[in-house]
Amino acid sequence: MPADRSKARPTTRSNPGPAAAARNRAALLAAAHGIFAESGTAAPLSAIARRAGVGQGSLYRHFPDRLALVAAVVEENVDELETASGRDAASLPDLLGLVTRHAVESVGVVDLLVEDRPGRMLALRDRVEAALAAHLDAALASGRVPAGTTTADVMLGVEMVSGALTRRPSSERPALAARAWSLLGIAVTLPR
Amino acid sequence: MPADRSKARPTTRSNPGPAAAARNRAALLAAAHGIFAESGTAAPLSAIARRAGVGQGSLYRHFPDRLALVAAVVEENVDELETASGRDAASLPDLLGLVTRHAVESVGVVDLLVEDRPGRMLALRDRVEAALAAHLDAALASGRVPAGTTTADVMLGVEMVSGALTRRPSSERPALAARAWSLLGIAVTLPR
Amino acid sequence: MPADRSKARPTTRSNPGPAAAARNRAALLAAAHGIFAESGTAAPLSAIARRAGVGQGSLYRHFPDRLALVAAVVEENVDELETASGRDAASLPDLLGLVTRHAVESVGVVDLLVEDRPGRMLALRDRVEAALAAHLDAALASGRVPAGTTTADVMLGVEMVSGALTRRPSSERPALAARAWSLLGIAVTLPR
Amino acid sequence: MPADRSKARPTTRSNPGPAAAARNRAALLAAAHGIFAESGTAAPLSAIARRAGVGQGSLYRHFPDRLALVAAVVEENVDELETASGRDAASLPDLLGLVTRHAVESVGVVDLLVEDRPGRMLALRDRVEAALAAHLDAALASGRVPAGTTTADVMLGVEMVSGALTRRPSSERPALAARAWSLLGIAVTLPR
DNA sequence: CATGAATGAGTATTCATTCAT
DNA sequence: AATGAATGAATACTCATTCAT
Repeated sequence: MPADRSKARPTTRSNPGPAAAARNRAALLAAAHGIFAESGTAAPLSAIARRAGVGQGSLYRHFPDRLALVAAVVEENVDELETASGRDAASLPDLLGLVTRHAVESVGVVDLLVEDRPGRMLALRDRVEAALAAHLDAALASGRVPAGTTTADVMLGVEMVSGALTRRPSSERPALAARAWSLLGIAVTLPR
Repeated sequence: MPADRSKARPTTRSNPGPAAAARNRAALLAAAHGIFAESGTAAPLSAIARRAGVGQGSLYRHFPDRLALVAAVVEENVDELETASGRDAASLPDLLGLVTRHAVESVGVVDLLVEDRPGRMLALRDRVEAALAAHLDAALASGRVPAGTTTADVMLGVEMVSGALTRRPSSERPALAARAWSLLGIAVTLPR
Repeated sequence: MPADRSKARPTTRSNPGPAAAARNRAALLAAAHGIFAESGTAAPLSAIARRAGVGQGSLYRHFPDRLALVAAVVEENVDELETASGRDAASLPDLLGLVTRHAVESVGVVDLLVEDRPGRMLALRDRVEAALAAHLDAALASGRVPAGTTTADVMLGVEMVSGALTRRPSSERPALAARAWSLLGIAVTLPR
Repeated sequence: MPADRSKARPTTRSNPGPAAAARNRAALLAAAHGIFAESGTAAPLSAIARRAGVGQGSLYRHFPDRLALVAAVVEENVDELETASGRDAASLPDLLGLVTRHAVESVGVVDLLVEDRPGRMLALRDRVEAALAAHLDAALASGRVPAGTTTADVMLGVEMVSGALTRRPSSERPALAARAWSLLGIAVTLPR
């Protein structure tokens, strides 16, 4: 009785391979960015997996808990900030503009910088602080920030502006952010 | 096709009677104030009923939805603010100090002033604005706020300060609030 | 302002895995059939999940709302009817006998054919109508139904008989159904 | 120190008196009739008390449980039927027309005649049966009902027609009822 | 590794019923 | 008696997390 070859699996079935992992991770990040912006960081994780076109299990493989996902989204912003900070022409107003854009675009992301529950966010916060601090002296020298402003003040300013945006509809945010920075007497180059 | 509740479902015990109504309402408000401060306005309503020592049903009778409860808590603050605003010796720094104390004491309360979903909050916001506006001229005259400051600016300042406090532990809030107001160049008489 | 479900809420035990999917769906249908027959279609969904030995969540995954579950149960009956209608020897009395058995066996199932709230039921009703209509001419020819009987009349007859059974105990139903059909002058071959 | 007469209660406060009791009972019945017709007999009792403008407690005083209320509503119908039955000119078609009107007007009322849970309904059912039976012979004699029709058949017919109406929108009910009776070969004088 | 179903604890919400006033 | 608030059990529904395939 010969083996039934008609049941042999052709293995044509695409093998996801390691490439899929990276693709999934990216898709999850993008989905999380969007969902967080639309519904806040308390949105159902299942919605993120769905939008990413990925199984729930994969979401958990890449991001063991909600904060890991939030942190990853924030980290994208921080990476971008550091890159900008490293550019020759970088200035504090530019960087604050970038930070503000992040706050405007996705509620609860920059603004989680403040969260310090398990400390993962703190490291990100420190990186933001360093990126901004590098340009504070120049800004003081050129009068773009009030004399006596410290790095801590700049960070507090970021939190104040972000905090004021949080519960406002997206449409109002850009104007509100501009006014908020001007109340602080800090020059900011808002994108666009 | 709702659930069939026609089967008998007797109550287990005790029924203080309607005399408890006012007491219950007050207990619910106090409980909500505390729980909101501790856990944010998304805390389980059941926790509030429990802390108030009141049945779930009573909570819903007094406050048909979560926002009604939040609004009632905020309204307590607004009432206090209006009372303070009406006093002879009232000044903007005093009133802002009061608003700040509310923000310091209970996360997500003053800071919900901004919520405008069903409009109930907007009315409260307007009352706050009026209470503060009444003293803005005097504050401008005495230089306690920067020249050119408008009522809208003051409100934005309140939101900025509240927003910055929101995600900070209570212990840091008073100092943070003081610093935040000083960055805005607005004099505030913080309580205590 | 939804509940904050961000806190960990681990599952307690056991997880058969997706292999259980088909089995679960079938178990839910069987449980629903029984519970609906015993307690009507307003019975607690939790009872159905319990009898099926399935978590609440699985019930909701398979049947997003109560009507979906009712419709699925009814659809089983309709499938059976169509199959019967397709058989060579099929006749209207046989088919009405089958419909009557369904009405006798499970309160509120055939009788929901009439529900037209969201329209899902209407499609099922149309299928029943078509299955019966296919055999009406033969029945008219052989005098098994009164001359002049239309398809709509047959459907109304089904509803009348079902309606009369609804609030009667199961034991009385077969005899009652037989009498009811005879009042209508329509021959029905009752099973058994 | 003289007694403080300013606190004397003027007793102008209306004394409900015993008249109120009857008025309340009537209001509850009317409200129940309407609510049952609109939402079925499983509607919240609180809605009935509210529409009657009466406290929950009063509802319970007059009608200790839901079935008592349903029975009272049905009894109104039965009273009307008996009165009609006693009239000289009464005929079975007229009486069935009246019963049909009741079924058309309020879902779940005539149709609860069948409910026999605690037996209270049974007595009402018997009264209906007697009222109709008194005119069956005349109807048989005049050929308004098929030869051989028994009282039980008439009752079953009532249940069939009512059952068919139950889940239909009010607008369709009159036409449907007429057709249903004609399928049964029973003459009915529909009101209006 | 990915998938997606299963699970069940947690929350919101609704009423039937009681009872102090 | 009438009132209407209080009560809490029951039910619906959601989602974080696990795990068989």
